[in-house]
Amino acid sequence: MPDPAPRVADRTTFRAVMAEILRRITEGPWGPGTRLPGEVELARAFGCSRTTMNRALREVAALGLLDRRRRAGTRVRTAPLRQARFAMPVARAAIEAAGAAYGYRLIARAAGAAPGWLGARLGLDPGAAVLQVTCLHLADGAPAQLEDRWINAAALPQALDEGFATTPPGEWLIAAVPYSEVEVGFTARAADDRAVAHLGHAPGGPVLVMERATWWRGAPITFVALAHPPGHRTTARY
Amino acid sequence: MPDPAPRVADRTTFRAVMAEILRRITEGPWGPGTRLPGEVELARAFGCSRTTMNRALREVAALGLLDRRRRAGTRVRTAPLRQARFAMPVARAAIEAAGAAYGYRLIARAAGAAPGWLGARLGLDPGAAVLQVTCLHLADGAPAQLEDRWINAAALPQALDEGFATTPPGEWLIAAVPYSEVEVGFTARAADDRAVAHLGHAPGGPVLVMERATWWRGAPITFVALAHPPGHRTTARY
DNA sequence: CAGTGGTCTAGACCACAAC
DNA sequence: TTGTGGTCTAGACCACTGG
Repeated sequence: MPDPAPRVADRTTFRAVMAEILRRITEGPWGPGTRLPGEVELARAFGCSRTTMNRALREVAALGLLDRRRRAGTRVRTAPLRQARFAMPVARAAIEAAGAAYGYRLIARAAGAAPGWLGARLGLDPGAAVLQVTCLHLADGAPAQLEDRWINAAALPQALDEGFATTPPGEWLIAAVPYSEVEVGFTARAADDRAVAHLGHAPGGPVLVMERATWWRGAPITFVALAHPPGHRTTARY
Repeated sequence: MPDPAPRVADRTTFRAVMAEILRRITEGPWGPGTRLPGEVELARAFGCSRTTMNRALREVAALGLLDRRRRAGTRVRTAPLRQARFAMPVARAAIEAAGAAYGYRLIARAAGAAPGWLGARLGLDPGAAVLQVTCLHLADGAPAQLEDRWINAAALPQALDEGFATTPPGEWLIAAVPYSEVEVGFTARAADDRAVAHLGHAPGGPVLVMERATWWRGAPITFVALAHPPGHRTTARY
């Protein structure tokens, strides 16, 4: 384990063990498919407790590089199970994190019946009462996201009393239903009139849309589609 | 803690503790902003060791619901730091996982100089030698992904000897460079001739494109753009 | 400067699954 | 059947940071 001069603690930390395990996987003798020695033996070899070795192996496995199974042992994945993590902040947080001033504009608000596709998507009864809100999130005055949102009125009747003139529905919802089950997806759509008017798309041009459906304890809460300006790219490193 | 009849172990498991913590956050007394008692006190209250309580709290924090800081204590996040995890499997795995037969077709392969945008994207020197491969992934014979890939020839000279007639470049790369650093993103583009010909898009129609750039130890390896058929949607739950 | 989380240790029992 | 990972415990020292 390469460890330069200013070594603070001499105890074998699980992070150091992890780093060495990663090194052995990427460079060292533990190529794809290798079966690693057991935890007990590894702990002895690394000079740490089995608990520490277990934690290190568990974290590396969480990165998707190891496959661990009882009795079968620990194996280096042939095809690493990589996964990208996209942070899903509220619009305001995302915009302010980029150093821009956040702006909000309500475009439309109406109560009505859920369209068929929405019912199918969320598991709503056909024609269920929903509140539909369209609004715009701005970064330094420039349109950043056009939001189309539907809120299940049966689950959140108090939403009908909200005007959403100054508070984005997303922020109101977070306060009303803090933690929910979410399904998120990306798709591409042709720009409609509103995308043209508010986001500056060419008519019919490609629009990146992020969609989120959320439930609380199995009950449908809300569905939102966020359209982005031309050329927008959502990225994540992993 | 609701626990039905066939209770196997009576020991307090960190999963049970976690479940109860989650329950208290979503339903119970620990609303957004609440400061939790310290680990020692919680462990006593739950009848488990501090180690177990620590593990439970750590995992809940990893879900993005708790904010933990030394001295400051553990706090329920006001705006949960939710993040979506997208699995990024190889095309073959994704298609076979959906129960379809995988098919592959090479469309073009050529060595040349890196275009300017690619150099900027990957950090390649302008005009660096790259191998460009275009291919199609099929699910039960139907086009599922149109792949445009560039491989840095300086980093992987042996790629120039590969024909990629039957082996998708992605699979070859996984074997050649098992674990790399990746940046992934989604964007929407207008359908070009190839998207029209191979994916059945209308000319200029919206195409969902997933892009991935990968490095190994800081050196650029490859860039790939995966175009999807009309109406495609990439989803993840969290 | 002191309270809180971060982490290590040694030992133990257990569940699962491959042999 | 039995080896391997999964997890709990009790105790301890430490690092960070908020007051």
